[in-house]
Amino acid sequence: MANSSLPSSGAYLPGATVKYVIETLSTRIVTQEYASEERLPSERQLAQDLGVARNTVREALDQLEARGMIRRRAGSGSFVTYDPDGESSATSPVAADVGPLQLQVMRGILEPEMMRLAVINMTPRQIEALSVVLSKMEAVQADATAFVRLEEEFHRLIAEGTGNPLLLACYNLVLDARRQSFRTAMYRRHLTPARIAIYQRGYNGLFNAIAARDIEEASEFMKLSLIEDQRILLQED
Amino acid sequence: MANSSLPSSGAYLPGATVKYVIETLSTRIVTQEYASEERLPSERQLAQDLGVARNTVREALDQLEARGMIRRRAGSGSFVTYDPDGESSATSPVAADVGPLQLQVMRGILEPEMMRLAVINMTPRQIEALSVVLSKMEAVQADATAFVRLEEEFHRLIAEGTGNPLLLACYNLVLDARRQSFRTAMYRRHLTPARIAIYQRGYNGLFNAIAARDIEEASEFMKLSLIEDQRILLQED
DNA sequence: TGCTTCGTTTGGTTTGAACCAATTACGGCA
DNA sequence: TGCCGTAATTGGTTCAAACCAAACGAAGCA
Repeated sequence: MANSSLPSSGAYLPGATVKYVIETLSTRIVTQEYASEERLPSERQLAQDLGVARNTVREALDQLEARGMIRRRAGSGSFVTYDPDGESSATSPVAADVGPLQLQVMRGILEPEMMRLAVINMTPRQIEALSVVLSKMEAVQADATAFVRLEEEFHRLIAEGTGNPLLLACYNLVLDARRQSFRTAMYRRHLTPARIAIYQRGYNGLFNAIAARDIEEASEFMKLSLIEDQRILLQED
Repeated sequence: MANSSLPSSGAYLPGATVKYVIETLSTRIVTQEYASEERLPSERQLAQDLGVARNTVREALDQLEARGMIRRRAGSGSFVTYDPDGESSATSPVAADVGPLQLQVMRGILEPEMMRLAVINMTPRQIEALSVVLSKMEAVQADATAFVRLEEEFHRLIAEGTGNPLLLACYNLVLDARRQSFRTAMYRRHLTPARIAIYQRGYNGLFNAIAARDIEEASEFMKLSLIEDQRILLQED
C-alpha cells in the first residue's frame, strides 16, 4: 500500500489514519521488512516518515502490541515479536515480559509447596494420568522439544493434583512464561540425550515419591529439578 | 474519596492521572452514584469537573468500556451498563471457583516470599506510593468496603514492588479471587471499626518495616496479617 | 398534528507540544 | 584498561486545541 490514502497536506481523514499506519506496519512486519526481533524505527521517526503525528503512531503501536506483533521497552525501543514460522499458540501477554531469572524465582516459590499439596491431595486417577505421561517421557531419546512439552504436561498434572484452582491458574501463567522462555532462549541446545537421561531419572524418582505419598522425598526431588534448571541457566549468562 | 490525589495545579504525576479518573468513576458506578443505564456526564464536563484533559477522561472511559462497565454511543453519550446485583462483571473466570481456604493457602505460599522480594527491590518512588495508600487507609474509620479496596491496592503495590511481572500476574489472580470472596462472603460483617484499627496498626508496622528494608520484620507482619484473616475465616465455618 | 430542518450536544479522531522515566551511548577520569 | 557519570535517545503520559460525524432537540412549516 502506497501513501495514496495518506492525508498529504493537512487534509482530514477521520478514522483512516490509524488504520493506515497499522496496515503499513503490520505489512512490513509480516513481509519481514522488519524482521523478527529487529528494532522498529523510533516513534518519532515513524511519525515523520509516515507523515502523521506521534500520537497516531502510538495508537497504532498500541494495537500491534495488543496483537502480540511487537513489544515495547521504555528507553530502548519497539521490537518485532512476530515470528512468521511460529506456532502462534496464544501465550498470555505477560509471558513475554518475564525474564529467565524471574521465571526461576517464581518456580522456586510455587513448586515446592505445590508438590506438598499435590502429594496429599492427588487422587489415584490423577496419579495414574501422571504415570502415563511419565512413561511417554521415558520413551524420549533425543527429541528435546517433545521432552519439554511432556515436562510441561507433567507439571500441569501436579498443579491440578493440588485441587486448588487458584494455584492451577497461577501455575498456568508460569508454564506460559516457561514455554515462551524455551522458545526464545537456548535451553534446547543443552537438552542433549545425556541430560535428558538425567531428567528422566529425576522425574522417575519424583513420581515414585508421589505414588508413595512421601511428601519430603517428593519436595526434595522437585527442588533438585529446579536447581538443575538453574544450573543450565547460569551457564549462559 | 475527595480530590486529594488529584494534581491540582499543573503538578505532573505520571501514570497516576488516568488511574485516578478510572478509580473515581468506577467507584461512582459501583456505589450507584451513577445508576445502571444512567447517562454519565459528557466527556467535556467530566474533564472540567475532575480537572484533567478530555484526552485523559477518554483514556479512562476506554478502559471502563473494556471492562464492560459502560457503553458509549456517538452523539448520544456514555451509559452505565454495570449492574451491581448482577454476578458476572469482570472478574476472571477462575476467581469464582476458588474457595476461601484455597485462597488462604495460595496467599500463604505467595505473600511471605513476595514480601521478601519487595523489601529488597522496591524503589523509593514505589515506597512513596505505598505510603500514600497507607495514609488513606489510616483515614478510614468504619467504611469496610473502602478499607478492603485500599488493602487490595496496598498488596498490589507490594507485588509490583518485587519487579517480577510473573509474580504480579499471579498475585492479580489472587486479588481477583479475594475480591470475589469478599463480595460473596461475610468478611465485611466482621470488619468493625475496632478490627479496622487492629489492621491499621498492622499495616503501619508493615510499612515501617518495608521503609527500613527490614526483611524479617516485614515478613513477620505479613504472616500476622494472614493469620488474622485466617482467624476470621475459621470463625465462620 | 406531523414532518422537516437546522443548530447544538456528544462521542470519535488527529495534531502538536511538553515533560517524565528508563535505557543506551559516550567521554573523561582514575 | 576499566569504571562512572552525564548527555542523548526512546517509549510513556498528559495537556490543549481543532475538526468530524452521529444523535438529539427545538423551532418552523405544512
